Amino acid sequence: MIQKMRGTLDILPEQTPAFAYIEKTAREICERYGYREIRTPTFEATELFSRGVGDTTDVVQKEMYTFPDKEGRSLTLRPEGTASVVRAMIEHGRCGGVMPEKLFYLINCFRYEAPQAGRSREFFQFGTETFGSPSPYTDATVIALANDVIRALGIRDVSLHLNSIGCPACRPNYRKALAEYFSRYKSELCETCRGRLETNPMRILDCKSPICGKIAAQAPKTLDYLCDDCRGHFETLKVSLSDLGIPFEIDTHLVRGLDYYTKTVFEFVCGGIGAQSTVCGGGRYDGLVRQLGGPDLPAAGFAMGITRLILAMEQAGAEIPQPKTPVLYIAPLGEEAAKKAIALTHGLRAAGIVAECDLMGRSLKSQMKYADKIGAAHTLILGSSELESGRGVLRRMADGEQREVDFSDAAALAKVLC
RNA sequence: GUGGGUAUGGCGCAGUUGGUUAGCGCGCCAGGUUGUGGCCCUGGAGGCCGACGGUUCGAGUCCGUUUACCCACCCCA
Repeated sequence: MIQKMRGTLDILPEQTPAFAYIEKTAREICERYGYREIRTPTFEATELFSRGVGDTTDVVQKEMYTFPDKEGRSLTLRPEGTASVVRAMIEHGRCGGVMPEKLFYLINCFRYEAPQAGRSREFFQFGTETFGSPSPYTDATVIALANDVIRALGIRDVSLHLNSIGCPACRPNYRKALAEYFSRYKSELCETCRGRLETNPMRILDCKSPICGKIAAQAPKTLDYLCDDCRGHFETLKVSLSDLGIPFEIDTHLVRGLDYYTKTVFEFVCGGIGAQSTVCGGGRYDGLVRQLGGPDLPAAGFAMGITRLILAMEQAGAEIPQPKTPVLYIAPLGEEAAKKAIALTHGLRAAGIVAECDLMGRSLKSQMKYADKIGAAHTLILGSSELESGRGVLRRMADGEQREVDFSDAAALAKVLC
């Protein structure tokens, strides 16, 4: 047997309603906030991600699905959504359009990682990007939107972690202070962190190794090194979130693994869904548009992992709407009746009724069992006498109550069933 | 890439110190008198016991290799 590729998902009919529900909820809330959907290609030029996400990030260095196409160009299956959206903004001249531009997307992404709970190689994201506004109120609005979606899905035990990692004006000072601090403990740091000392000392902050964590606990905090602009931005954001009634906690060790973030970074974390507990991650990325060849355009966004949302919903015992069950199941007896049943079912469907009839040639008993299994509200048996009279017995499955109905006119029967 | 765990009919599991036709629950299919479901009863279909190679008279059960899945590290959504 040929099996699906490692880390990919078959989403079966039992799981599909959860996905659909999340997508529907996300769409509705986005519309309420004035966001519009954008769809971008599944694969892009590799350079888009190496320049956009960052050359030194793990995502780019070891997790991308990269391959040459037939003409030797290097392509990559998108590992995230932001770079493509920014590329589309620039490519279609939208950076000079009406601002703010508010976009959302529902996409699949690909990262070559070892799968585990809450992580697969092909995964699904819901995300938003907001362009053109440097205001901290935009950050607050973006976070409020994410918060609304998470709440609407019935997810509990989530906490919002918030931090500011500064901007090109103030981050160098911080990095310097951090590098100085950590180099004092160089011999004690883990191997990867010793490397990070040179490349990206901020990443040492969220190293999970106990020793590094202990050292990091006393490390200089980004918040103490912010420039006036960044500090003011962060203060206003905090006040705004409080005004909106959105609780948060400052997490000075929150550093995102993608290079494009500036100022605000945040995560919604949910306990009890495994080691991959970040259900939503995002922040501001004021330099990215320019870095990808566009104008100086501030932006902010987030992405949520849909399968992680499902885990969180399950954990919270949130209800997931199920597909509609049939209002009527028609059980024909014999060939003539089967013909009539097909026609009648078709007529009912045309009238907007969820109706089904036998397609298996089953016995009456089996048909009744089947009607019960698929959750039909009523059944109608079609035998020879019914065919002649055009009248039959409608059985209500919940309590077995029966009454006679005229089924000669599908539209009329549909009214009775409503 | 690195650890640990698991691989037996569709799903969840048993399988004794290696030994006759590999079991159970759920599900599926069909019956339980003639045209009626959910409970109960009966019967049935369905497995080369992940793959490959060894040890042995004989292996689901022992040894080796490999693959897949799960969990964790790393990183992220």
